[in-house]
Amino acid sequence: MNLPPLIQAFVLHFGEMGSRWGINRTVGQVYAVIFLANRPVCADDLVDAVGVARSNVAMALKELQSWELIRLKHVAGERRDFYVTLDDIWAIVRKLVEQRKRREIDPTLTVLRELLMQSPASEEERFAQERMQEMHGVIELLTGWYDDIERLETERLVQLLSLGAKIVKALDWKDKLFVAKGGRGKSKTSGEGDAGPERS
Amino acid sequence: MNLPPLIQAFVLHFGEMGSRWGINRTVGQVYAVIFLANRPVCADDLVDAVGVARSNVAMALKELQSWELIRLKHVAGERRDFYVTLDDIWAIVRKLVEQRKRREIDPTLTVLRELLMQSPASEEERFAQERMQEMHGVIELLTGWYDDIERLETERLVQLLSLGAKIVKALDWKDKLFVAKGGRGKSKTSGEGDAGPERS
DNA sequence: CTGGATTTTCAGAATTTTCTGAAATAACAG
DNA sequence: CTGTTATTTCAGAAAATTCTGAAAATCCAG
Repeated sequence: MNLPPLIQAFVLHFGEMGSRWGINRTVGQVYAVIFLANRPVCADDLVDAVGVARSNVAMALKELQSWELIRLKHVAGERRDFYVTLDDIWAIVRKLVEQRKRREIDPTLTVLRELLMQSPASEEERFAQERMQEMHGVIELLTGWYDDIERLETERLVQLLSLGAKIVKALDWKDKLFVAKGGRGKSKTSGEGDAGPERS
Repeated sequence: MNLPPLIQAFVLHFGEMGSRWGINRTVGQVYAVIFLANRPVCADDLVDAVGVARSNVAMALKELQSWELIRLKHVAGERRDFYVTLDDIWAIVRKLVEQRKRREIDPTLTVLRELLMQSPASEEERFAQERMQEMHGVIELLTGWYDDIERLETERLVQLLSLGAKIVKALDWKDKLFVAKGGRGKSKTSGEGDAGPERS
């Protein structure tokens, strides 16, 4: 491994975290190098920077492309493939959430829907299905909320995040003017419902 | 493995997903069994249900306790240890987010803070540090937002999630009455700032 | 104490994942 | 075409993780 100390420290950390994040060490390190580079990076650079076999770098690049976290970027006068990360940090966050949702949540949602269609054959199964229903409801609520939020432009998103829990104060305050008219949640207070169709 | 078909299907799915979720198959299956059970579950039950060695069950239980996803629950007239999951599904979600944040984000935040203290020794390092700064900023914003949100009671949280992006409409609308008075984010519009102290 | 029931620990086996080096394939300039 | 450069594939090696069975430790009733 052949990198300036500051960069190397970050790259090594990403390697260590890799397994916790569901990628492997090499994938983590390769991503870190590309993320920190101020120019497109090619496989040779990565072999040099990370110090693993070229074939391993190739695998890592394939994996990162399957996550859509890196893109090919051709460099003038070069035959080799060069890569860059998504330019905007918020685009990266959105992609990460999207992909992890796809890999870690969607399959379970599918299974839950299947199993909730079946009729329980015993009290034991009936109770189990009740639990599955709870889980399904929570996942639907959370992913539905995110589907809504992800469509916001970044500026708006940052605004919302900056507000934090103050948003609730805002809601309180609104409730004082517009008395509850119902909504899609279970609670008795909600928005006035003029901002688009209900979710499924 | 010895379970009713509906339950078995769910348990097997949790086992398969385990590796994507950063736990192993047995831990996933053991959790699923306890989650779906309508009574506290002991190690013997789990050996029977999941069909792995008792020692493996013991490891899985330890792991799940380290996540604080299961609790010991003594059963009248039994010497053996029985376990239950957190009762409320929202408590489970909160715990999951808390733990994954602790394991997957906090270590990186620490490293970022360390590396951002150092002075870059080259243009390459200066640029890298800029990227680290972006990453640090995003993580702080997201985790700060969550710290705020997690304090809400569940009813309020569900209300907020149900609103989805409508919340933004509400903000728009508020802005029309109260012209921007600043806030903690970068954006020019924010809450009225009467909901507690600013975050660091 | 003692003895049985239960849980925990841990060394090594089994399995899975990651990594390598070599060969195959592809891309392209001349 | 042909030769060179670059990328991909893949079988097996290496490493890491998971799992087991046996032994040790713990717990508790009598």
